[in-house]
Amino acid sequence: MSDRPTDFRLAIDLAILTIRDGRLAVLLIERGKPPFEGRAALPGGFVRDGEDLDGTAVRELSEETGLDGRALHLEQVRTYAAPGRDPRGAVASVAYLAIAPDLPVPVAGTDAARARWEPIDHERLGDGWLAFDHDTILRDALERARAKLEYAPLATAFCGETFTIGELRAVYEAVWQVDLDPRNFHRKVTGVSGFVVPTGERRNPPTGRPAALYRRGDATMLHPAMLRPGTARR
Amino acid sequence: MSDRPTDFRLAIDLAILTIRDGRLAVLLIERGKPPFEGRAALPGGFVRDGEDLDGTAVRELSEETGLDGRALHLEQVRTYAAPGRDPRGAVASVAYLAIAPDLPVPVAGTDAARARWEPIDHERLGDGWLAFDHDTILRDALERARAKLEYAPLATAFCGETFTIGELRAVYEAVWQVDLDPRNFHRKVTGVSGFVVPTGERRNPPTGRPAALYRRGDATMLHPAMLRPGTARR
DNA sequence: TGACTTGATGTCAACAAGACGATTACCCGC
DNA sequence: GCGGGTAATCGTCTTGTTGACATCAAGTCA
Repeated sequence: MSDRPTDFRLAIDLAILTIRDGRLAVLLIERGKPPFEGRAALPGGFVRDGEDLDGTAVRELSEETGLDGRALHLEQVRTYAAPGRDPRGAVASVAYLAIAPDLPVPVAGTDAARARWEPIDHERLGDGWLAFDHDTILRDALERARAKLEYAPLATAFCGETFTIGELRAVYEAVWQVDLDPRNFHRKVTGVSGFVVPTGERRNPPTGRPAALYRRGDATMLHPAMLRPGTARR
Repeated sequence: MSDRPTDFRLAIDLAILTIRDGRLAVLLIERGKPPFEGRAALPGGFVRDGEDLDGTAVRELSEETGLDGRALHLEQVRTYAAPGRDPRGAVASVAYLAIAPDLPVPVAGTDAARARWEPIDHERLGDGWLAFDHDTILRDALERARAKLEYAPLATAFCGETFTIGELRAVYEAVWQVDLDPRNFHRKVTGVSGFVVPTGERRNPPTGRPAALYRRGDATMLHPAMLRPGTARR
């Protein structure tokens, strides 16, 4: 190990999550050039002169996927800089978690042609599913999302402007990979102050009773929290 | 803004917390050279060739304070890279949170002469107390510590090998800046499985009844969690 | 010995959570 | 139009957790 500081290229990588067909999906791109050509990877790119990290994340989100980062939930997760993590040399990567509603498809954009939603394959994740150390990055981002569903109104970021309690429950079930009791969930969500507010409208589902529509409330923290079940207490 | 990627120098900064005289304190150094010469700052330094971030954090912890990072709780918090945050140019900084028991004093080391424990001044924090953007970094690290006390056995990292329930309570009170009911706290802590285990020993305080000594348990998460009070529920 | 201080255990009421019964309001096919 | 299927919504019961607070225990000190 040298005694001198190293110069790094600084990149950001995006773990963009959504729910599609009731399953948790991540936006992946197919790498068009080496290293890892043809492999699936998280979208991302280098920080430019005069840009801050959030700015880079918003720009890459738009360039690579056509999504508008200012409308999405976007938060920094952590930074990866292990020697050798990028074959091109000293590249540090700042991971971001983004949450998007179920959009029809990655909107066409500059490089968006290579982008696609992919259901998260928990089997292959951690086993070389993605290029670089993106398995690790995605796993950490997922854990952040799972944890934050408990105490922040993050789940509404997966939904459209208005949503039903059932849709919100589907978010929790997809992200946590558990089944939740619809009745208890309904009681809990509507009991948390400022989480959701009824719009007065209703929506007719393909089957079953019409559901009341809700809009995201102004709470930034959930009280009481929506605790994950199964997190066994002895 | 240029279209090209920038090269960054990559640094880590350490927010090292402890409890002294029942108050939360942070380890600061006095800067010996520009920029911000003579000002108080968080200890830190540049990532070297072949080093990973955790390694840099451990090395700087030892060099600047004489503390052994492998024995302390140490975790990455987040990364700061806003343009202009460092007058020397493009420097990205990865913030780390470290938790230390109340050690007599920053042990003498290479640069440790300039290091000192300083009670956290919540008034001046955020108002240019520290050099660079270290006010922000410290604030974010503090918030991480506060939040993590709820669901992780982090509080024991502030204590020595063995500790009393009262000492543990003092940690929560200092970090959260609240008063806790000793009786309810005792019940809660001893009710969380794997948080603390009794050693069978007792310790005689300067005054009052002797307290049972405990050791950190093997839990990595707390169930049920030690929720912050005052986080009002309606 | 009694005053004082801190630790440890207990009680009670309010509240939150899991399990699950029952009712409501749509669609569909006959 | 009617019954079956499905999902939303409301209610009940039991158990566990929380906050407020009384009480007792076991040391030090004057």
